[in-house]
Formats: sequence, structure tokens, C-alpha cells
Amino acid sequence: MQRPDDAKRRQILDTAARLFAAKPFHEVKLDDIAAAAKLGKGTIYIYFKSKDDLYVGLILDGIEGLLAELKGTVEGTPARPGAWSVLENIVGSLLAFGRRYPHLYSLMRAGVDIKDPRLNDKRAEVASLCEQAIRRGVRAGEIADPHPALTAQYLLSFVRVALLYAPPGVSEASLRKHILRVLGRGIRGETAREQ
Amino acid sequence: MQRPDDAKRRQILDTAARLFAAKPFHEVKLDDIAAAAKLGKGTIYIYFKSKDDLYVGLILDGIEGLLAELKGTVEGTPARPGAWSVLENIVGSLLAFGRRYPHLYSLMRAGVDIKDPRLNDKRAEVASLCEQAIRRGVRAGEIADPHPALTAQYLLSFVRVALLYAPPGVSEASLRKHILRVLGRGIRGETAREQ
Amino acid sequence: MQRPDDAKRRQILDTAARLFAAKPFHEVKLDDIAAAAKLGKGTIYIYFKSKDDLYVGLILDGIEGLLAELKGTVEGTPARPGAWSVLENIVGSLLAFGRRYPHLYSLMRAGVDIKDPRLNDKRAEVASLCEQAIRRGVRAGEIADPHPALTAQYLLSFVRVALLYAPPGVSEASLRKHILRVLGRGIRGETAREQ
Amino acid sequence: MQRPDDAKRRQILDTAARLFAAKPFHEVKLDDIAAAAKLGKGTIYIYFKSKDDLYVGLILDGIEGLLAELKGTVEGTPARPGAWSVLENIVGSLLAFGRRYPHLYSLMRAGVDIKDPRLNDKRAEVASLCEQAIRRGVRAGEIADPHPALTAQYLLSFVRVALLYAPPGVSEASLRKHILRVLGRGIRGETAREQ
DNA sequence: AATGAATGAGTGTTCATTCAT
DNA sequence: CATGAATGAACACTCATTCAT
Repeated sequence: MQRPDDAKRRQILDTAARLFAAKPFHEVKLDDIAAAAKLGKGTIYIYFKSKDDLYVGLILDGIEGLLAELKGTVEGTPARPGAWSVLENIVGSLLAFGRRYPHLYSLMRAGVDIKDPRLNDKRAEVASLCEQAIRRGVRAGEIADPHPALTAQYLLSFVRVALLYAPPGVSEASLRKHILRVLGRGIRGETAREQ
Repeated sequence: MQRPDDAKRRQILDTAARLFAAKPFHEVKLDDIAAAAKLGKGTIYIYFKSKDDLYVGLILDGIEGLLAELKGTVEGTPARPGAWSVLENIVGSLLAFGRRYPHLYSLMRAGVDIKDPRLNDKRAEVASLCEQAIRRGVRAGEIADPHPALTAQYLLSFVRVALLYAPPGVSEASLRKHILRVLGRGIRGETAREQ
Repeated sequence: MQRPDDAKRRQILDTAARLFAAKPFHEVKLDDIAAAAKLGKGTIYIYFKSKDDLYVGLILDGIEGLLAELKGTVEGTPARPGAWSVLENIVGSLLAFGRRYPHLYSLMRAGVDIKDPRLNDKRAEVASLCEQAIRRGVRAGEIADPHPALTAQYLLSFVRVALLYAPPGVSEASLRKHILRVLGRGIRGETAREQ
Repeated sequence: MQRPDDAKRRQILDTAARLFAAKPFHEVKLDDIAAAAKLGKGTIYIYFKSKDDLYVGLILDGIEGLLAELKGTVEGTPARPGAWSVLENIVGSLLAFGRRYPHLYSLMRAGVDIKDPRLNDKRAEVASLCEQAIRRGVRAGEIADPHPALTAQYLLSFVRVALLYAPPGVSEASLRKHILRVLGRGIRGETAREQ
């Protein structure tokens, strides 16, 4: 609880996140949000310029949180064990974040709906962070990848796919292992031994 | 002005595909489609029950085309060279299809929007086809993958991401090579040699 | 079966009568009529200028039939027994007609919907016929009524009400008796003895 | 622009009554009502769920008003002068109400259109009130009527017809007299004396 | 004459946004 | 600041009518 201002803003943001996660943008009415947040409809317009703005704010908020976590992960990983372990931690963070805020993670994918430049910037920042990690490995001779930018996007999308399509029971650790495995050595080769 | 179905249905479908690719569903007005197709608005309602139905029909049509192409690819691949070459051809087909009908390919991704069961069924069929190809490789000892279903989804998203994020100049062949490379042996390991 | 022309016209009229009796004007679609009549929609426009025209033609047809029957009744009633027996026969004819073509009778009431002058003319003719019968009785000293025109309308509406509200089992003869009783001597007075 | 319901609802209802009286349901556009009521079109949807609902509400309102008036009349009539004077007062009330709200009175007639159960219930209530009055007279030996329910409907239609077909100049009192005369002693018999 | 595919004006309804209180 | 009643532009869908075949 911060200034009443900020508390109310959070309240709106949280409610909206919940609703936008359940239904697509155009099926969530402002009346719904106001009612669910137990606020007057007009109040929302005090904190957000428009429905679009609320939506963008929501995702921006999410990405910023993810970005902060991700930066922490990257910086917190000792340089020694090599670039690969950074990627391992990134995938772990992405998965953890996606599990914690499932709607946010799926909401922040490049959608066709809202095209706010701020969104694209932040999304690019996340992708760039992954890309840098890959490039570091390439420079260290630890990773071989002719298109790190593209691979960074693969990575992000793997996480999304894993969150979306993994059977309910599968553990986060298991998903992480699978993504890193495919990303790390591909699926071609000797018979599977693990898992 | 005579026999129904045939050409007119295609005309509507094609026009709608073009418009839905450019703008999200709710920004495409039926008047737009009718005008672009040079047809009366009512005519569309002869061929489709509703705007939603048109949209679903559109994607369904796309997936069915892809499915047919994919089946042809799989069946047309000689068993000899092994399972991997089937996957190679699948990726090639997906990419070719995605390049030819970019809107269709992106439209058919699992979205939150349309909840027509036929869509999910068809999508599942495509994924299943990929999954089977992977499983065949696993049985042959040629491929090692503990989660073929998940990997099949990665495969699909590989192509989507490649289409979406590849710099404009990159050739289809080059994308195919990159995808297959990552899928095949991952990015960890010796220094890149090609491209 | 007359000329093929006329047969088809009848076919349309009969089908329309059936449908318009079941639903109000605006809920009966021309497609329905065409389908029910097993004719092309365009064919209806060969025989009728518009939907309104069909509707008016329908009711006009009905009223004309009723009018013919009514005239026959009036002329067929010997002058001797007096004016009251003419009224008795008129009510009998109206009830019989209403029972035979229930939709037509209710359709021909002064509705708010279509205001074709031909309709009003015919309706006025029917009312006038009743009015004349009353006036004849007044002249003969057999009937006492300061407003024969109004009473004629009461009579017509009594028949409509009787058709609409009588419990299903009640016989036509019984309805006729009741209407004539109320109209003839009112309901004030000694205890009822009959029926 | 503040508290809802009250005045605004009435304002809409009154405007709608006026318009629906002038044209049939399907020729009255919601835009017309909104414009005539000097309200935004959306405002109407705050107070009524749909155009149909407004229409039904309108008639329901009317019938309820009539019902209240009628009950007052019946209860306010001293038992002494007998049942007939109750009927006299009922006819007077119906005529007065019909004259004051001509559209309402004609709107509430049993039509084929609206099939809201509430409407039929209320209509039945009005009819039942008349029927009871007749039955009371029958029990008192003051009235002779084998079908009070049907006669009650005649009563209602008397008033409707009188309102619809009476020449413009005729006074309410004169209509009342005529109706009661016909209802009371019928038109058969001695020469007219009055009017 | 007969048909039914094509048409598009017309309309009920929704919902983001505003603003008087 | 907070509210929620008021607003009206926007839009999907219908259906009487036309007209090419």
C-alpha cells in the first residue's frame, strides 16, 4: 500500500489483468472492470486515458516486471560457468514468471491488437536480453548460432508454447529441461536417455 | 448472378483473408469486406452465417489447405532416408505455406479469440501430424525426444517466429536451414560453420 | 382450378393466409411464403406488386367473400318475419364465416398496420350492411337504436370477441344465441333461464 | 443526469406512448423515440431492455393504471344501488380512461403481436374484474347472463369500438348512455325515446 | 412465365467516453 | 477526487425487392 493514488491504480491494473486473461480485449467491458474493481467507471478514466491505455499499461507493467527479474537473473549469474548457464537461468526465469502470471505472459506476445510503440520497445528489450546472452556464448566459442536474434525469439516462443501446451502435470523443472535440451543439442541423435 | 457457391465464396474468402491480415478482427467491418469484394453486404450472408463464421471459415480453409499439403509431403517422402528427412520436408512445407499465405499462417495460431471446436480440432490435427513424424524417428532410434507433442508445437512456432521476425531479406531456404539446424543439433557446441 | 394463372394466384393467397394467421405481418417473410407455396420468390412479384399488396389482396379477398355471403343472407331472408330475423341471420353468417376462416376474420378487423383505402371501403360496406339491417328494423318500429352505425360496429366486434374468447367447446349456435340475446334485450333483467 | 428512474422513465414512456399511438410498432424507430424524448438513444436502454420491452412496459403501465382506476370504481360504489350501478361506473371509467389515453386503450387490446405473459395476465385481470361485477348482478337476480366471461369481453370491446367509431363530436356521456342502453336492455323493443 | 442470387437501405443494440453532481 | 447516468457513433444483420438467366 503506497499512496492511495497508487493503491487504486494497482487495484485497477490487477482487476483488469484478471479479466483480460479470461476473455479477449473486446469482450471485456469497462463496466466489467469497474464492477470487479468495485470502483466507479469514471474512476478508471482518472488513472488511465482510455481502455487501450489501460491495456497497454497492464502489459507494460508485466514486461517491466519480467525485465527486472530477467536483468537480476543475468547479472546474478556468475560469469564463470559460462554463457550457457545464463541461458539456463533465463529460461528458468521466463518459465517461473509465466507460471506465476500466466495471463501476463501470454498477453505480452506480439499480438495483432494493440500496436503501441512502448510495447514494441519493451518487447524488443526482453528479446535483446536473450540475444545478448546468446551472443556472449558465441563470442566465447561456447555457442554456435548464425542468427542469435532469431534464436532469441525461438526461445521466448518455446516458453510460451511450453506454458500453453504442456500437460497440466508437468513440472516447471521438466519444461525447463526440455526447452534447454531442444535448444541446446536439438532432437537429432542418440536415443533419449533422460526423463 | 446465377449458380451459387464456387467462385463467389472464394472471392469473399480471399478478400476477407486480405483484410483480416491487415487489421485485427474487430477493425474489419463487413462493409469493408463487401466493398473490397465488390459485392453487396447481403451477399456475404448468403455464403456465411455471420462475421464470425466467415472468419472461422477462412482459417479452417487455410488449415485444411496446409493439412493437405502436409499430408502430401509426409506421404511423398520415401521411408528410406529416415524420419529426419520427413521433418525436413515438413518444415519446408510449413515455411512455404507460411510464405505463400502469411496472414493465414498467423491467423491460425492458437488464439484466445475464436472458440470454434472445429478450429481446435484442425489445429490439433496439424500438430499431431508433426508429432507422429517425430515419434517415428524416436522409434527408429534416429531422434531423441522425451516430449514429442511439445516439440511438435515448438516446430510450428519455429515457423511462425521465423516468418514474423526474420529480417525481410532472408531467403526461405536460409530460414529452413536455420530452423532445422537448431531443431537438429541445437545451438550449443562447436563454432558455427555455415551461413 | 381455373387458368394456370389464377390457380397460382390462389395458391399464393391461400399460403399467405395461413402464414399471416399464425404470425403478425412483420414476422412473415416472403421467403417463408414462397417456400410454403413451393414457388420462387420472384413469382410472387408477378402476381402481387408488393408484400403489402399481397396482404391487402388477401384481406380484400376475405371481405369480398364475406360480403357476398352476407348479401346472400340478407336477400335470402324473407321480409316477413321482420328485421330482427335478418340480424339473426347476419350474426349467424358472420360466425360461420369466422369459424370457417378464423385468420381472415381476425385479419380484417380495422388494424393499425395497413391503411389501404380499398380495405376501409370494403370494411365500411360490411358495416353498412349491418347498419342497414338495423335501420330497417328501426323504421319498422321493431328496433330502438339511436346510433345504428355504432351498433353495427358493436355487432361486428361481438362476433370477433366471441370467436376469440369463447371457450373451445362452445357451439356456434350457442355463441349466436348469446350475441343476439345481449344485443336484443341486454343483460339487465330477470334471471337467465336459457343455456 | 443524476438519480435514475423516476422522471426519465416516465418521460420515455409518455413519448413512446404518443409515437406508438400514431404509427404501428414497426414504423416507430428508436431514433424517433429518443429524438422526441430529447434523450440519447442509449438512455432508453438504461430504462428498458429492448424496444419490445419498452412497448410491453408501456401497455403494462397503461393496464395497471386502468386496473387501479377500475378497482377504485368498484370499491367506491356503494353496494346498495345494486350491481348494475357498478357496471355503469365501470363503463364510465373505461370510457374516461380510453378518452384520456386513447393510444393506451387501443394498444392494450388482445393482439396477435406481443406474447408477453404479463400482458395476458393483466388483460385477464381487467376482464375478470368486469366479469365479477356481472356475476354479482347475476347472483343478486339483477342481471341475466349465461356467459359472464364473454359478456365482460363484449363490455371491453364496446368501449374500444365506441372510441374508434363514434363521430368526433359525440360526448363521453352520450357514448356511455348508448353503451349502457344496449348492454342494459338491448336494441330490440319499443321505439327509441332518448337522444 | 419462373426463378432465386444479389442487393443495400434501414435499424436495433452496444459500449467507450464524458460530465454534472 | 469519485461516480454512474447520459450519450451517440459505430456496426452486424435482415429482408423486401430486383433482374439476369
